[in-house]
Amino acid sequence: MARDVQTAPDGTPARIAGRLVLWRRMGGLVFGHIQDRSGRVQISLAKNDLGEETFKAWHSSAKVGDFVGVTGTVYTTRRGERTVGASDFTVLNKAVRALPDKWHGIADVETRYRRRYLDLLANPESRERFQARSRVISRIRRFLDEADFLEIETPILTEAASGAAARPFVTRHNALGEDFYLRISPETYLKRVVAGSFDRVYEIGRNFRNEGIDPSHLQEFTMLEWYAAYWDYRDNMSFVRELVLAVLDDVFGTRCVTYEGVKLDFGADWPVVDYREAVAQRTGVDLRVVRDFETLKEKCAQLGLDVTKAASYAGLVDLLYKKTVRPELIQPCFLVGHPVELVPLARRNDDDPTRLDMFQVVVNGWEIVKAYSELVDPVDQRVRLEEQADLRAAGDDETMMLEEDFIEAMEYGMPPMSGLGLGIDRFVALLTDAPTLRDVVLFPSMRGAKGPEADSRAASTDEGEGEGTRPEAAGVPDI
RNA sequence: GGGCCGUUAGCUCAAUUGGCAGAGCAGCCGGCUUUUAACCGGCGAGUUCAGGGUUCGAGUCCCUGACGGCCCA
Repeated sequence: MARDVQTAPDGTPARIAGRLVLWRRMGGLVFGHIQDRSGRVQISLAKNDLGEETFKAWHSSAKVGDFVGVTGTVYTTRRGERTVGASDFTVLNKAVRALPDKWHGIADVETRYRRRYLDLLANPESRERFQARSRVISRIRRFLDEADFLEIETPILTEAASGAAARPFVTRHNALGEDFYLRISPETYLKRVVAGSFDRVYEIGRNFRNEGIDPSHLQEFTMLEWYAAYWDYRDNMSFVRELVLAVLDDVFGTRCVTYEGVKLDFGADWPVVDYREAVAQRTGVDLRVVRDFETLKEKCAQLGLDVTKAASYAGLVDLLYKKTVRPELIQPCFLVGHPVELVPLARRNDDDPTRLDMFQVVVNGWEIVKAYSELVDPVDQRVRLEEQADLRAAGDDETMMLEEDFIEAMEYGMPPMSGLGLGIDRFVALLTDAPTLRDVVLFPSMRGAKGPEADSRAASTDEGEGEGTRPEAAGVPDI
Protein backbone atom coordinates (compact mmCIF):
# COMPACT_ATOMS: atom_id res chain seq x y z
CA MET A 1 0.00 0.00 0.00
CA ALA A 2 0.94 3.63 -0.41
CA ARG A 3 1.40 3.98 3.32
CA ASP A 4 3.95 1.16 3.44
CA VAL A 5 6.15 2.91 0.90
CA GLN A 6 6.29 6.04 3.04
CA THR A 7 8.04 4.11 5.79
CA ALA A 8 10.17 1.76 3.68
CA PRO A 9 13.93 2.43 3.52
CA ASP A 10 15.53 3.35 0.19
CA GLY A 11 16.31 0.28 -1.89
CA THR A 12 13.24 -1.65 -0.78
CA PRO A 13 11.51 -3.49 -3.64
CA ALA A 14 7.91 -2.33 -4.00
CA ARG A 15 4.82 -3.40 -5.91
CA ILE A 16 1.76 -1.23 -5.66
CA ALA A 17 -1.50 -0.49 -7.45
CA GLY A 18 -3.94 2.39 -7.32
CA ARG A 19 -5.51 5.26 -9.14
CA LEU A 20 -3.22 7.72 -10.87
CA VAL A 21 -4.21 11.12 -9.45
CA LEU A 22 -1.29 13.34 -10.54
CA TRP A 23 0.92 12.87 -13.60
CA ARG A 24 3.63 15.24 -14.81
CA ARG A 25 6.43 14.88 -17.30
CA MET A 26 9.80 16.60 -17.00
CA GLY A 27 11.66 15.61 -20.11
CA GLY A 28 13.13 12.21 -19.47
CA LEU A 29 11.57 11.86 -16.06
CA VAL A 30 7.91 11.47 -15.18
CA PHE A 31 6.42 11.76 -11.74
CA GLY A 32 2.98 10.68 -10.68
CA HIS A 33 0.97 10.01 -7.56
CA ILE A 34 -0.97 6.83 -6.97
CA GLN A 35 -3.87 6.81 -4.54
CA ASP A 36 -5.16 3.76 -2.71
CA ARG A 37 -7.10 3.15 0.50
CA SER A 38 -4.11 4.07 2.62
CA GLY A 39 -3.27 7.37 0.93
CA ARG A 40 -0.95 8.53 -1.84
CA VAL A 41 2.53 7.67 -2.91
CA GLN A 42 4.77 9.07 -5.60
CA ILE A 43 6.05 6.97 -8.48
CA SER A 44 8.51 7.86 -11.22
CA LEU A 45 9.46 6.66 -14.68
CA ALA A 46 13.04 7.47 -15.80
CA LYS A 47 14.21 7.33 -19.41
CA ASN A 48 17.72 6.45 -18.28
CA ASP A 49 16.46 3.34 -16.50
CA LEU A 50 13.86 2.21 -19.01
CA GLY A 51 15.26 3.16 -22.40
CA GLU A 52 13.64 5.58 -24.80
CA GLU A 53 11.06 3.21 -26.30
CA THR A 54 9.73 1.78 -23.06
CA PHE A 55 9.77 5.15 -21.35
CA LYS A 56 7.70 6.75 -24.09
CA ALA A 57 5.27 3.84 -24.37
CA TRP A 58 4.59 3.75 -20.64
CA HIS A 59 4.27 7.43 -19.88
CA SER A 60 2.01 8.05 -22.87
CA SER A 61 -0.18 5.05 -22.06
CA ALA A 62 -1.49 6.48 -18.80
CA LYS A 63 -3.37 9.59 -17.80
CA VAL A 64 -4.84 10.93 -14.60
CA GLY A 65 -7.76 8.80 -13.47
CA ASP A 66 -6.44 5.48 -14.77
CA PHE A 67 -5.69 2.61 -12.45
CA VAL A 68 -2.09 1.48 -12.72
CA GLY A 69 0.22 -1.10 -11.23
CA VAL A 70 3.87 -0.32 -10.56
CA THR A 71 6.79 -2.52 -9.65
CA GLY A 72 10.09 -0.93 -8.68
CA THR A 73 12.41 0.24 -5.97
CA VAL A 74 11.87 2.81 -3.25
CA TYR A 75 14.14 5.88 -3.29
CA THR A 76 14.01 9.44 -1.97
CA THR A 77 13.98 12.51 -4.21
CA ARG A 78 15.97 15.71 -3.66
CA ARG A 79 12.91 17.29 -2.06
CA GLY A 80 12.72 14.36 0.33
CA GLU A 81 9.70 12.52 -1.01
CA ARG A 82 9.66 8.75 -0.87
CA THR A 83 9.11 7.46 -4.40
CA VAL A 84 8.80 4.17 -6.22
CA GLY A 85 11.13 4.23 -9.23
CA ALA A 86 9.34 2.01 -11.73
CA SER A 87 10.95 -0.98 -13.39
CA ASP A 88 7.55 -2.21 -14.55
CA PHE A 89 4.40 -0.25 -15.23
CA THR A 90 0.93 -1.51 -16.23
CA VAL A 91 -2.30 0.35 -16.96
CA LEU A 92 -4.90 -1.80 -15.24
CA ASN A 93 -7.96 0.10 -16.42
CA LYS A 94 -8.61 3.40 -18.18
CA ALA A 95 -10.83 6.24 -17.07
CA VAL A 96 -12.80 7.64 -19.99
CA ARG A 97 -14.15 10.66 -18.11
CA ALA A 98 -12.07 13.51 -16.71
CA LEU A 99 -11.60 13.47 -12.97
CA PRO A 100 -12.69 16.41 -10.79
CA ASP A 101 -10.30 19.33 -10.37
CA LYS A 102 -7.11 18.02 -8.80
CA TRP A 103 -6.92 20.92 -6.35
CA HIS A 104 -10.50 21.96 -5.63
CA GLY A 105 -12.03 18.50 -5.76
CA ILE A 106 -15.81 18.39 -5.86
CA ALA A 107 -17.46 21.45 -4.36
CA ASP A 108 -21.01 21.02 -5.63
CA VAL A 109 -23.05 19.61 -2.77
CA GLU A 110 -25.53 17.85 -4.99
CA THR A 111 -22.78 16.08 -6.93
CA ARG A 112 -21.13 15.04 -3.68
CA TYR A 113 -24.32 13.29 -2.54
CA ARG A 114 -25.54 11.87 -5.81
CA ARG A 115 -22.13 10.73 -7.07
CA ARG A 116 -20.35 9.99 -3.84
CA TYR A 117 -17.60 8.11 -5.63
CA LEU A 118 -16.39 11.42 -7.05
CA ASP A 119 -16.51 13.04 -3.63
CA LEU A 120 -14.60 10.13 -2.10
CA LEU A 121 -11.89 9.97 -4.72
CA ALA A 122 -11.37 13.74 -4.84
CA ASN A 123 -11.97 14.96 -1.28
CA PRO A 124 -9.75 13.43 1.41
CA GLU A 125 -11.83 14.86 4.27
CA SER A 126 -14.79 12.89 2.98
CA ARG A 127 -12.75 9.67 2.93
CA GLU A 128 -11.55 10.34 6.45
CA ARG A 129 -15.07 10.95 7.70
CA PHE A 130 -16.38 7.64 6.37
CA GLN A 131 -13.35 5.81 7.72
CA ALA A 132 -14.08 7.36 11.11
CA ARG A 133 -17.70 6.26 10.87
CA SER A 134 -16.65 2.69 10.25
CA ARG A 135 -14.18 2.72 13.14
CA VAL A 136 -16.76 4.18 15.51
CA ILE A 137 -19.17 1.39 14.70
CA SER A 138 -16.59 -1.35 15.07
CA ARG A 139 -15.42 0.10 18.39
CA ILE A 140 -19.01 0.09 19.61
CA ARG A 141 -19.42 -3.53 18.54
CA ARG A 142 -16.28 -4.54 20.38
CA PHE A 143 -17.38 -2.68 23.52
CA LEU A 144 -20.74 -4.43 23.58
CA ASP A 145 -19.32 -7.83 22.66
CA GLU A 146 -16.84 -7.56 25.51
CA ALA A 147 -19.73 -6.75 27.87
CA ASP A 148 -21.31 -10.06 26.82
CA PHE A 149 -24.01 -8.62 24.58
CA LEU A 150 -25.28 -10.72 21.67
CA GLU A 151 -25.68 -8.97 18.32
CA ILE A 152 -28.96 -9.87 16.64
CA GLU A 153 -31.09 -8.78 13.70
CA THR A 154 -34.83 -8.11 13.77
CA PRO A 155 -37.33 -7.39 11.00
CA ILE A 156 -37.28 -4.27 8.89
CA LEU A 157 -40.55 -5.19 7.16
CA THR A 158 -43.11 -5.13 9.95
CA GLU A 159 -46.87 -5.33 10.35
CA ALA A 160 -47.04 -2.36 12.71
CA ALA A 161 -44.75 0.63 13.03
CA SER A 162 -43.82 0.68 16.67
CA GLY A 163 -41.21 1.71 19.19
CA ALA A 164 -41.14 5.43 18.38
CA ALA A 165 -43.34 8.37 17.52
CA ALA A 166 -42.92 8.83 13.78
CA ARG A 167 -44.67 8.35 10.47
CA PRO A 168 -43.60 5.15 8.72
CA PHE A 169 -42.97 4.31 5.08
CA VAL A 170 -45.48 1.84 3.69
CA THR A 171 -44.53 -0.83 1.19
CA ARG A 172 -46.43 -3.55 -0.61
CA HIS A 173 -45.91 -7.27 -0.37
CA ASN A 174 -47.23 -8.52 -3.70
CA ALA A 175 -47.62 -12.24 -2.94
CA LEU A 176 -49.41 -11.65 0.36
CA GLY A 177 -51.38 -8.73 -0.97
CA GLU A 178 -50.60 -6.85 2.22
CA ASP A 179 -48.95 -3.60 3.16
CA PHE A 180 -45.92 -3.65 5.38
CA TYR A 181 -44.34 -0.83 7.32
CA LEU A 182 -40.61 -0.22 7.23
CA ARG A 183 -39.62 -0.25 10.86
CA ILE A 184 -39.26 3.04 12.69
CA SER A 185 -37.51 1.28 15.60
CA PRO A 186 -36.50 -2.29 16.47
CA GLU A 187 -37.49 -1.89 20.11
CA THR A 188 -40.40 -4.24 20.56
CA TYR A 189 -38.67 -7.07 18.69
CA LEU A 190 -35.53 -6.74 20.76
CA LYS A 191 -37.59 -6.96 23.93
CA ARG A 192 -39.31 -10.09 22.64
CA VAL A 193 -35.87 -11.62 22.21
CA VAL A 194 -34.94 -10.70 25.78
CA ALA A 195 -38.11 -12.46 26.91
CA GLY A 196 -36.85 -15.46 24.98
CA SER A 197 -33.74 -15.74 27.18
CA PHE A 198 -31.09 -13.72 25.36
CA ASP A 199 -30.93 -11.21 28.15
CA ARG A 200 -28.26 -8.93 26.70
CA VAL A 201 -28.81 -8.10 23.03
CA TYR A 202 -28.05 -5.31 20.63
CA GLU A 203 -28.75 -4.41 17.05
CA ILE A 204 -27.10 -1.87 14.77
CA GLY A 205 -29.35 -1.21 11.83
CA ARG A 206 -31.36 1.05 9.64
CA ASN A 207 -34.62 2.66 10.74
CA PHE A 208 -36.92 4.53 8.38
CA ARG A 209 -39.00 7.57 9.13
CA ASN A 210 -41.21 9.36 6.67
CA GLU A 211 -40.07 12.90 7.38
CA GLY A 212 -38.92 15.94 5.47
CA ILE A 213 -35.35 16.45 4.34
CA ASP A 214 -33.25 18.87 6.37
CA PRO A 215 -29.72 18.95 7.79
CA SER A 216 -30.68 17.15 11.00
CA HIS A 217 -33.00 14.46 9.65
CA LEU A 218 -32.46 11.42 7.47
CA GLN A 219 -35.22 9.26 6.02
CA GLU A 220 -33.14 6.19 6.71
CA PHE A 221 -30.75 6.35 9.59
CA THR A 222 -28.63 3.95 11.58
CA MET A 223 -29.57 3.25 15.14
CA LEU A 224 -27.83 1.27 17.82
CA GLU A 225 -30.18 -0.27 20.36
CA TRP A 226 -29.37 -2.57 23.21
CA TYR A 227 -31.30 -4.19 26.04
CA ALA A 228 -29.89 -5.58 29.25
CA ALA A 229 -31.98 -7.55 31.72
CA TYR A 230 -31.70 -6.66 35.41
CA TRP A 231 -30.34 -3.20 34.59
CA ASP A 232 -32.25 0.00 35.21
CA TYR A 233 -31.81 3.31 33.45
CA ARG A 234 -29.10 4.39 35.90
CA ASP A 235 -26.96 1.40 34.93
CA ASN A 236 -27.27 2.53 31.34
CA MET A 237 -26.23 6.08 32.23
CA SER A 238 -22.84 4.97 33.44
CA PHE A 239 -22.49 2.26 30.79
CA VAL A 240 -23.17 4.54 27.83
CA ARG A 241 -20.76 7.14 29.14
CA GLU A 242 -18.05 4.48 29.28
CA LEU A 243 -18.88 3.49 25.72
CA VAL A 244 -18.73 7.05 24.42
CA LEU A 245 -15.41 7.63 26.12
CA ALA A 246 -14.03 4.37 24.69
CA VAL A 247 -14.98 5.52 21.19
CA LEU A 248 -13.41 8.95 21.71
CA ASP A 249 -10.23 7.55 23.23
CA ASP A 250 -9.68 4.76 20.74
CA VAL A 251 -10.94 6.27 17.51
CA PHE A 252 -10.21 9.97 17.96
CA GLY A 253 -7.58 10.00 20.69
CA THR A 254 -9.24 12.89 22.48
CA ARG A 255 -12.25 13.50 24.70
CA CYS A 256 -12.77 17.00 23.28
CA VAL A 257 -14.17 17.67 19.85
CA THR A 258 -15.00 20.91 18.08
CA TYR A 259 -18.32 21.05 16.29
CA GLU A 260 -18.80 24.07 14.02
CA GLY A 261 -16.48 26.08 16.23
CA VAL A 262 -18.02 24.95 19.52
CA LYS A 263 -15.80 22.92 21.83
CA LEU A 264 -17.58 19.88 23.25
CA ASP A 265 -15.92 18.23 26.22
CA PHE A 266 -17.03 14.65 26.72
CA GLY A 267 -14.35 14.04 29.33
CA ALA A 268 -15.88 16.39 31.90
CA ASP A 269 -18.72 15.23 34.14
CA TRP A 270 -22.04 15.07 32.36
CA PRO A 271 -24.46 17.05 34.53
CA VAL A 272 -27.90 15.63 35.27
CA VAL A 273 -30.68 17.98 34.16
CA ASP A 274 -34.25 17.39 35.32
CA TYR A 275 -36.64 17.67 32.38
CA ARG A 276 -39.52 19.35 34.16
CA GLU A 277 -37.32 21.60 36.27
CA ALA A 278 -35.48 22.78 33.18
CA VAL A 279 -38.74 23.52 31.38
CA ALA A 280 -40.09 25.35 34.44
CA GLN A 281 -36.94 27.43 34.82
CA ARG A 282 -36.88 28.40 31.20
CA THR A 283 -40.62 29.00 30.64
CA GLY A 284 -42.37 29.24 34.00
CA VAL A 285 -44.56 26.31 32.97
CA ASP A 286 -44.53 23.57 35.64
CA LEU A 287 -45.40 20.30 33.94
CA ARG A 288 -46.00 18.71 37.35
CA VAL A 289 -48.96 21.04 37.72
CA VAL A 290 -50.06 21.58 34.13
CA ARG A 291 -51.19 18.10 33.17
CA ASP A 292 -53.98 18.54 30.66
CA PHE A 293 -53.92 19.31 26.96
CA GLU A 294 -56.03 22.47 26.91
CA THR A 295 -54.20 24.29 29.70
CA LEU A 296 -50.79 23.44 28.28
CA LYS A 297 -51.89 24.50 24.82
CA GLU A 298 -52.88 27.89 26.21
CA LYS A 299 -49.56 28.25 28.05
CA CYS A 300 -47.60 27.36 24.92
CA ALA A 301 -49.59 29.82 22.84
CA GLN A 302 -48.84 32.53 25.43
CA LEU A 303 -45.15 31.76 24.97
CA GLY A 304 -45.53 32.42 21.27
CA LEU A 305 -45.25 28.82 20.12
CA ASP A 306 -47.18 27.60 17.11
CA VAL A 307 -49.65 25.12 18.62
CA THR A 308 -51.84 24.69 15.54
CA LYS A 309 -50.43 21.26 14.75
CA ALA A 310 -50.13 19.92 18.28
CA ALA A 311 -52.48 16.96 18.65
CA SER A 312 -51.74 15.68 22.14
CA TYR A 313 -50.44 16.64 25.54
CA ALA A 314 -47.23 14.77 24.79
CA GLY A 315 -46.86 16.65 21.53
CA LEU A 316 -47.13 19.97 23.35
CA VAL A 317 -44.62 18.94 26.02
CA ASP A 318 -42.22 17.89 23.30
CA LEU A 319 -42.72 21.15 21.41
CA LEU A 320 -42.16 23.23 24.54
CA TYR A 321 -38.98 21.40 25.46
CA LYS A 322 -37.56 21.40 21.95
CA LYS A 323 -38.12 25.11 21.48
CA THR A 324 -36.84 26.30 24.83
CA VAL A 325 -34.64 23.86 26.74
CA ARG A 326 -32.97 21.66 24.18
CA PRO A 327 -31.16 24.34 22.19
CA GLU A 328 -29.38 25.39 25.38
CA LEU A 329 -28.03 21.93 26.22
CA ILE A 330 -24.65 22.19 24.50
CA GLN A 331 -22.12 20.33 26.63
CA PRO A 332 -22.88 16.63 27.09
CA CYS A 333 -25.52 16.13 29.78
CA PHE A 334 -28.06 13.62 31.02
CA LEU A 335 -31.64 14.78 30.74
CA VAL A 336 -33.87 12.87 33.19
CA GLY A 337 -37.39 12.75 34.62
CA HIS A 338 -39.46 13.02 31.45
CA PRO A 339 -43.26 13.18 31.84
CA VAL A 340 -44.94 9.80 31.60
CA GLU A 341 -46.96 10.72 28.51
CA LEU A 342 -43.86 10.98 26.33
CA VAL A 343 -42.93 7.33 25.96
CA PRO A 344 -45.54 4.60 26.19
CA LEU A 345 -42.89 1.86 26.43
CA ALA A 346 -40.98 3.29 29.40
CA ARG A 347 -41.41 2.42 33.05
CA ARG A 348 -42.98 4.86 35.49
CA ASN A 349 -40.95 6.04 38.44
CA ASP A 350 -41.95 4.21 41.63
CA ASP A 351 -42.15 7.34 43.75
CA ASP A 352 -43.61 9.68 41.16
CA PRO A 353 -45.87 7.91 38.64
CA THR A 354 -46.09 11.07 36.51
CA ARG A 355 -42.45 10.76 35.48
CA LEU A 356 -40.46 8.11 33.70
CA ASP A 357 -37.32 6.26 34.70
CA MET A 358 -35.68 7.61 31.61
CA PHE A 359 -32.76 9.66 30.37
CA GLN A 360 -31.40 11.20 27.22
CA VAL A 361 -27.89 12.28 26.44
CA VAL A 362 -28.05 15.70 24.82
CA VAL A 363 -25.03 17.30 23.16
CA ASN A 364 -24.99 20.47 21.08
CA GLY A 365 -28.79 20.55 21.34
CA TRP A 366 -28.99 17.12 19.72
CA GLU A 367 -30.46 14.03 21.34
CA ILE A 368 -27.77 11.42 20.85
CA VAL A 369 -29.08 8.80 23.25
CA LYS A 370 -32.48 7.86 24.59
CA ALA A 371 -32.82 5.20 27.27
CA TYR A 372 -35.16 4.04 29.97
CA SER A 373 -36.09 1.33 32.36
CA GLU A 374 -38.46 -0.73 30.28
CA LEU A 375 -42.10 -1.18 31.01
CA VAL A 376 -42.57 -4.93 31.50
CA ASP A 377 -46.07 -4.88 33.02
CA PRO A 378 -48.50 -6.14 30.34
CA VAL A 379 -51.49 -4.51 31.98
CA ASP A 380 -49.96 -1.03 32.10
CA GLN A 381 -48.48 -1.62 28.63
CA ARG A 382 -51.88 -2.36 27.13
CA VAL A 383 -53.42 0.73 28.72
CA ARG A 384 -50.58 2.96 27.51
CA LEU A 385 -50.73 1.64 23.95
CA GLU A 386 -54.51 1.90 23.84
CA GLU A 387 -54.10 5.56 24.74
CA GLN A 388 -51.86 5.82 21.68
CA ALA A 389 -54.55 4.21 19.56
CA ASP A 390 -57.06 6.77 20.82
CA LEU A 391 -54.72 9.60 19.88
CA ARG A 392 -54.28 8.08 16.45
CA ALA A 393 -58.04 7.82 16.02
CA ALA A 394 -58.21 11.51 16.95
CA GLY A 395 -55.86 12.36 14.11
CA ASP A 396 -52.33 12.19 15.53
CA ASP A 397 -50.38 10.17 12.96
CA GLU A 398 -47.17 10.02 14.98
CA THR A 399 -48.44 7.63 17.60
CA MET A 400 -47.35 4.08 18.29
CA MET A 401 -49.31 1.16 16.95
CA LEU A 402 -50.42 -1.61 19.27
CA GLU A 403 -48.86 -4.98 18.55
CA GLU A 404 -50.81 -7.78 20.16
CA ASP A 405 -47.90 -10.22 19.95
CA PHE A 406 -45.64 -7.80 21.79
CA ILE A 407 -48.05 -7.58 24.70
CA GLU A 408 -48.53 -11.33 24.63
CA ALA A 409 -44.76 -11.80 24.91
CA MET A 410 -44.90 -9.54 27.93
CA GLU A 411 -47.69 -11.62 29.40
CA TYR A 412 -45.41 -14.67 29.27
CA GLY A 413 -43.05 -12.65 31.43
CA MET A 414 -40.16 -10.30 30.73
CA PRO A 415 -37.27 -9.69 33.07
CA PRO A 416 -36.86 -6.16 34.33
CA MET A 417 -34.52 -4.47 31.87
CA SER A 418 -33.23 -1.23 30.53
CA GLY A 419 -32.71 -0.45 26.87
CA LEU A 420 -30.84 2.28 25.10
CA GLY A 421 -30.83 3.78 21.65
CA LEU A 422 -27.97 5.74 20.16
CA GLY A 423 -28.24 7.57 16.84
CA ILE A 424 -25.10 6.59 14.99
CA ASP A 425 -25.40 9.23 12.28
CA ARG A 426 -25.77 12.13 14.70
CA PHE A 427 -23.02 10.77 16.91
CA VAL A 428 -20.60 10.46 13.98
CA ALA A 429 -21.58 13.88 12.61
CA LEU A 430 -20.74 15.47 15.96
CA LEU A 431 -17.43 13.67 16.25
CA THR A 432 -16.35 14.43 12.68
CA ASP A 433 -17.61 18.03 12.58
CA ALA A 434 -20.03 17.25 9.74
CA PRO A 435 -22.39 20.18 9.13
CA THR A 436 -25.26 17.96 8.02
CA LEU A 437 -26.19 14.34 8.61
CA ARG A 438 -26.06 13.79 4.85
CA ASP A 439 -22.29 14.14 5.12
CA VAL A 440 -21.98 10.96 7.20
CA VAL A 441 -24.19 8.82 4.94
CA LEU A 442 -22.61 7.57 1.72
CA PHE A 443 -25.72 7.82 -0.42
CA PRO A 444 -28.34 10.02 1.26
CA SER A 445 -31.90 10.00 -0.07
CA MET A 446 -32.42 12.57 -2.80
CA ARG A 447 -35.33 13.55 -4.93
CA GLY A 448 -35.25 11.58 -8.20
CA ALA A 449 -33.30 13.43 -10.85
CA LYS A 450 -35.54 14.65 -13.65
CA GLY A 451 -34.89 16.44 -16.90
CA PRO A 452 -32.57 15.55 -19.77
CA GLU A 453 -30.15 13.61 -17.61
CA ALA A 454 -32.89 11.31 -16.35
CA ASP A 455 -34.30 10.97 -19.85
CA SER A 456 -30.98 9.81 -21.25
CA ARG A 457 -30.59 7.36 -18.42
CA ALA A 458 -34.04 5.93 -19.02
CA ALA A 459 -33.23 5.63 -22.73
CA SER A 460 -30.02 3.73 -22.10
CA THR A 461 -31.88 1.44 -19.73
CA ASP A 462 -34.35 0.62 -22.48
CA GLU A 463 -31.51 -0.26 -24.79
CA GLY A 464 -29.95 -2.66 -22.31
CA GLU A 465 -31.49 -5.99 -23.28
CA GLY A 466 -31.82 -9.17 -21.35
CA GLU A 467 -31.00 -7.72 -17.96
CA GLY A 468 -34.56 -7.73 -16.72
CA THR A 469 -34.18 -4.08 -15.86
CA ARG A 470 -37.51 -2.42 -15.45
CA PRO A 471 -37.63 1.20 -16.66
CA GLU A 472 -39.03 2.37 -13.33
CA ALA A 473 -36.08 0.85 -11.50
CA ALA A 474 -34.12 4.04 -12.13
CA GLY A 475 -36.82 6.25 -10.73
CA VAL A 476 -38.91 6.51 -7.62
CA PRO A 477 -40.12 3.15 -6.35
CA ASP A 478 -43.84 2.49 -6.40
CA ILE A 479 -45.56 2.60 -3.06
C1' G B 1 -46.02 23.96 2.84
C1' G B 2 -43.64 29.39 2.95
C1' G B 3 -39.32 32.79 2.18
C1' C B 4 -34.40 33.69 0.36
C1' C B 5 -30.18 32.05 -2.56
C1' G B 6 -27.89 29.02 -6.33
C1' U B 7 -27.46 26.13 -11.29
C1' U B 8 -22.16 29.13 -16.97
C1' A B 9 -16.63 24.14 -20.55
C1' G B 10 -15.21 17.43 -17.67
C1' C B 11 -13.81 20.19 -12.61
C1' U B 12 -13.21 25.14 -9.84
C1' C B 13 -14.97 29.80 -10.94
C1' A B 14 -15.39 34.97 -13.79
C1' A B 15 -18.51 37.90 -17.15
C1' U B 16 -19.52 46.10 -15.31
C1' U B 17 -25.71 49.75 -16.96
C1' G B 18 -28.85 44.38 -21.16
C1' G B 19 -23.86 44.77 -25.96
C1' C B 20 -18.77 39.45 -29.57
C1' A B 21 -19.34 33.79 -23.14
C1' G B 22 -13.79 34.01 -20.46
C1' A B 23 -9.72 32.13 -17.03
C1' G B 24 -7.20 28.27 -14.23
C1' C B 25 -7.08 23.05 -13.97
C1' A B 26 -8.13 18.68 -16.96
C1' G B 27 -7.50 17.08 -22.51
C1' C B 28 -4.41 17.29 -27.24
C1' C B 29 0.61 18.97 -29.64
C1' G B 30 5.67 20.66 -28.53
C1' G B 31 9.80 21.74 -24.78
C1' C B 32 12.09 20.41 -20.19
C1' U B 33 16.15 14.26 -16.12
C1' U B 34 14.51 14.96 -9.15
C1' U B 35 9.19 17.51 -9.87
C1' U B 36 5.35 18.52 -5.68
C1' A B 37 -1.50 21.85 -7.54
C1' A B 38 5.73 21.37 -11.41
C1' C B 39 6.73 24.94 -15.21
C1' C B 40 6.96 27.27 -20.48
C1' G B 41 4.71 27.76 -25.69
C1' G B 42 0.54 26.38 -28.84
C1' C B 43 -4.57 24.15 -29.87
C1' G B 44 -9.51 22.49 -29.21
C1' A B 45 -13.45 22.87 -25.80
C1' G B 46 -20.44 25.67 -24.24
C1' U B 47 -28.37 23.39 -25.04
C1' U B 48 -25.10 29.61 -19.81
C1' C B 49 -30.60 23.88 -15.69
C1' A B 50 -35.41 23.56 -18.95
C1' G B 51 -39.47 26.14 -21.32
C1' G B 52 -41.85 30.70 -22.41
C1' G B 53 -41.81 36.23 -22.52
C1' U B 54 -39.79 41.53 -22.95
C1' U B 55 -35.98 43.72 -26.25
C1' C B 56 -32.60 45.67 -32.18
C1' G B 57 -29.90 42.50 -28.75
C1' A B 58 -30.71 38.26 -22.67
C1' G B 59 -25.82 34.34 -18.88
C1' U B 60 -27.82 39.15 -17.12
C1' C B 61 -34.69 41.58 -16.88
C1' C B 62 -39.95 39.08 -16.25
C1' C B 63 -43.04 34.38 -15.80
C1' U B 64 -43.44 28.97 -15.18
C1' G B 65 -41.06 24.51 -13.98
C1' A B 66 -36.81 21.02 -12.37
C1' C B 67 -32.91 20.09 -9.02
C1' G B 68 -29.95 21.73 -4.90
C1' G B 69 -28.73 24.77 -0.46
C1' C B 70 -30.08 27.77 3.84
C1' C B 71 -33.90 29.57 7.07
C1' C B 72 -38.94 29.18 8.84
C1' A B 73 -43.47 26.20 9.76
